[in-house]
Amino acid sequence: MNYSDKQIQILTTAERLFSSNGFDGTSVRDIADEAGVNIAMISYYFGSKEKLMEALFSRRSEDINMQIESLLHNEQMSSLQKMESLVDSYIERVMQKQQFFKIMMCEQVINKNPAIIKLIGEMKKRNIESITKLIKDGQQKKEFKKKVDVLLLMNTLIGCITQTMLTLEYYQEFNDLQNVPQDQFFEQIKQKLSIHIKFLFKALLNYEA
Amino acid sequence: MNYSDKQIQILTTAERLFSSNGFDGTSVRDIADEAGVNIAMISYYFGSKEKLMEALFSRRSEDINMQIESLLHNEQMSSLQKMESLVDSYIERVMQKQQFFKIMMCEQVINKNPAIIKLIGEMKKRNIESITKLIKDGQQKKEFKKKVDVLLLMNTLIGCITQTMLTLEYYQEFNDLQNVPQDQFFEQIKQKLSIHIKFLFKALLNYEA
Amino acid sequence: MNYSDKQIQILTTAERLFSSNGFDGTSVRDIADEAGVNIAMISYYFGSKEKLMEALFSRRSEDINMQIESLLHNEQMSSLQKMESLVDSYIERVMQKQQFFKIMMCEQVINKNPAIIKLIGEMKKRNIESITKLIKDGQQKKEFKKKVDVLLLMNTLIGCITQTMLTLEYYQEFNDLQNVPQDQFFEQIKQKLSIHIKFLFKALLNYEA
Amino acid sequence: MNYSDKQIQILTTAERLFSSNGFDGTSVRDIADEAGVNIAMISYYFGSKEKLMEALFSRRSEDINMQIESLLHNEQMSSLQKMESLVDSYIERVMQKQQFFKIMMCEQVINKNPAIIKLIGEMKKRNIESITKLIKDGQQKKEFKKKVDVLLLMNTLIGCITQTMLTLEYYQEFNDLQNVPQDQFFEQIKQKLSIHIKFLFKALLNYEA
DNA sequence: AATGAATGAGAGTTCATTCAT
DNA sequence: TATGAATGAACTCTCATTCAT
Repeated sequence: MNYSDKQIQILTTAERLFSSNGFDGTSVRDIADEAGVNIAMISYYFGSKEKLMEALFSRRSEDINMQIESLLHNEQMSSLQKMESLVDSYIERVMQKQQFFKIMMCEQVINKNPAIIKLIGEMKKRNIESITKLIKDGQQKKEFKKKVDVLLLMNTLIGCITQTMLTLEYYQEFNDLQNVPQDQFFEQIKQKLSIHIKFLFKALLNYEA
Repeated sequence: MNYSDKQIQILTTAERLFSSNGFDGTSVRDIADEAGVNIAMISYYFGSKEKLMEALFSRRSEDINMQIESLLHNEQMSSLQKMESLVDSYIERVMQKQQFFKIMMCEQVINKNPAIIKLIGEMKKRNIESITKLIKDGQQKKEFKKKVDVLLLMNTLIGCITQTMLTLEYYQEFNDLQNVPQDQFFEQIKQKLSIHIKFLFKALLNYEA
Repeated sequence: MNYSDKQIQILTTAERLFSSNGFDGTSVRDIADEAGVNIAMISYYFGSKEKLMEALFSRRSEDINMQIESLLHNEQMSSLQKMESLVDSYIERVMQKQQFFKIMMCEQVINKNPAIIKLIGEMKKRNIESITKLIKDGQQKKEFKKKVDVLLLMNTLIGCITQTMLTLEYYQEFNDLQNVPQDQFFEQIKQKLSIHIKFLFKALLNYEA
Repeated sequence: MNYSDKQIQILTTAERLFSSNGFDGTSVRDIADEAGVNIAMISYYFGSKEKLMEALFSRRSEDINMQIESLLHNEQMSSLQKMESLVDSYIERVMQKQQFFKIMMCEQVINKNPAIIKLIGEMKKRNIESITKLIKDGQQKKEFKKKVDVLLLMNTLIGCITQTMLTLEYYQEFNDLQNVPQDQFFEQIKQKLSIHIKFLFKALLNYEA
């Protein structure tokens, strides 16, 4: 999709508002006001509030899917390296697009818009396929142990990151990091998460129970 | 709080609808209709839609807090046993109260009602305190390793469980379990989760990186 | 009518609330709460909110009518004395029952409840008759001039008093009497009004234009 | 303020309904229905029912204040002439805007909307100032006597007119004028009032008690 | 292509009253 | 006689969307 500046302005504002007030808690009037456009523009450009949400989802999920593709085709890395690279990539994506991942999380719960459900399903399916393939490769190369539950592994990855994203404030407060600039804090938390999850993955992929 | 049958009927219906449509996506009319009560009863009993949500939260968080308390006072278990027991307890709670945990997840994102924010904060604080204490005990008894990041450990626990809860359908489909009765499927997934998370925790609490 | 303590409590509270919030701006719940009785009592005792208003009106207008009757039958006073006595009596009544007169003023404007309209009409008719008779007597005794517009005279009396009642705060502020105790301030204003209106009446009843 | 036709239609309807049913006794639905506009237009144009009332008040009080200003700057009249002109002007205004003055009277009693209270206060203050100035001028020119209570004079003016306005029906009935066309009746009553109040004012401003 | 005006539908809440006890 | 529980109706206001321009 090729969006005009105004359309991108709307999408960006919608993402921000949806992520902090929820879809039903955000009115198109709010979006239009904050985006500095006429209310009618939203229906005019996107058709409806729901379609706006779908456009927003399409835009982000395209981004995300492209990143995954490129990652796995790097032939020079070992399976574990690929997996670790995927972990970092995922951490990076979630932390960079926090707003979108918050929206996605809520949409997974609410589950009302079929188009969104479909998009999420496709993302998830593609994720599962990629990781399954990666793990099978690793198993063939004896890098990974035989029995790996791909879904639980994925849920551990995604759950741990999103849960951390949801509780960033607590982390900041608990570790007395309130005065650290946000950029720096984000870098710190990304590194912590990276080490933590890689450690978990090594256990899941190598150690026998 | 002592609620009448009708009040419980309202709370139960609200929990179901909030969990599947979100707070803003559920109208008090919907709740009243499905609960089979007059629409005015909701304001009459709870004061407002927001207060209804708060009542719902109070009720569940009381439940949950009580469960945690009782668990940690069992003196006959080792620290690891306690931790594992806590894991199972958490899995059980989330799977049993899926609706409530979905609501809580969305509320953590949306973050609008101060009373709810406070309740969630208190639950989280209590969780952190309990687990911190448990881990310190384990470290004193040399059962656990020195360096443990309590928050990341908690996020792993909670994130993994909730993420699994959110994707139960995918799990069912992926593992061809569509024909298994729901009860049985839930038991299976709880066991899988239990083993998985206990394995992770053993790694986190014992193995050096 | 013989009212029980509770009924009087309700009537008194209703008078206070109606006078400061208007009839439609006061809910029976407010009245019941402030009167310390069950909500259902109001319908139970008085039939409805409207009937309560009517009861309130009946009660006060009986009071007021009785006062007028007794006044005019005093045979020892001159016509002017009687008229001046009536002025003072009216000032006293309005200042003592400010709440009721405020309600009555609004009801005269709003004019919706037929029973109230009738009561007000009767009060007014009785007033007009009494004053007409008084003036005719005075004219026969050559105390008063020939041409007197009874209604304008009455409107001057009532209008001046009620307008003053409505603007007591301004009077207090304008004359720097904010620190005078209310009782004392009321006495002062009653005396001012008395002198003022008697002066006007003397002009209206004696001086030729 | 520049209002569109529809807005003026709403304001006019609201004025009529507020004056005959009171603010709380009038629903926005009633106004919208009778004004022939969609119910949502009222919030759309004025923000809320309260704001509509405020707009109505602002509009009328601007009118009224302008009239007063222009009056007092006529240098060719004597003080008494000015005062009499002011009396006529006031009678004219009240009789022409009966609905608004009824609303204002009730609002003075009910006293709930701060914006309205402020507007009324300002009108009153301006009135007092103008009349005070006028009287002082007259006193300097020896046209008026020394001791004049400005507030009681104003209350007599306003009270007498408004009380007459409130009881027009009685006046009509009492003087057997039911068959006189309304326009003609209004002219008659205005003349009566004019003579009556001017007579009172001459007494108040000239005769010693 | 873009928009201010306008709208029907539905939101949460409060209302006066009634009913079973 | 007295009342807590309950209710249908009506309230004000906001919603996403449409339409004429």
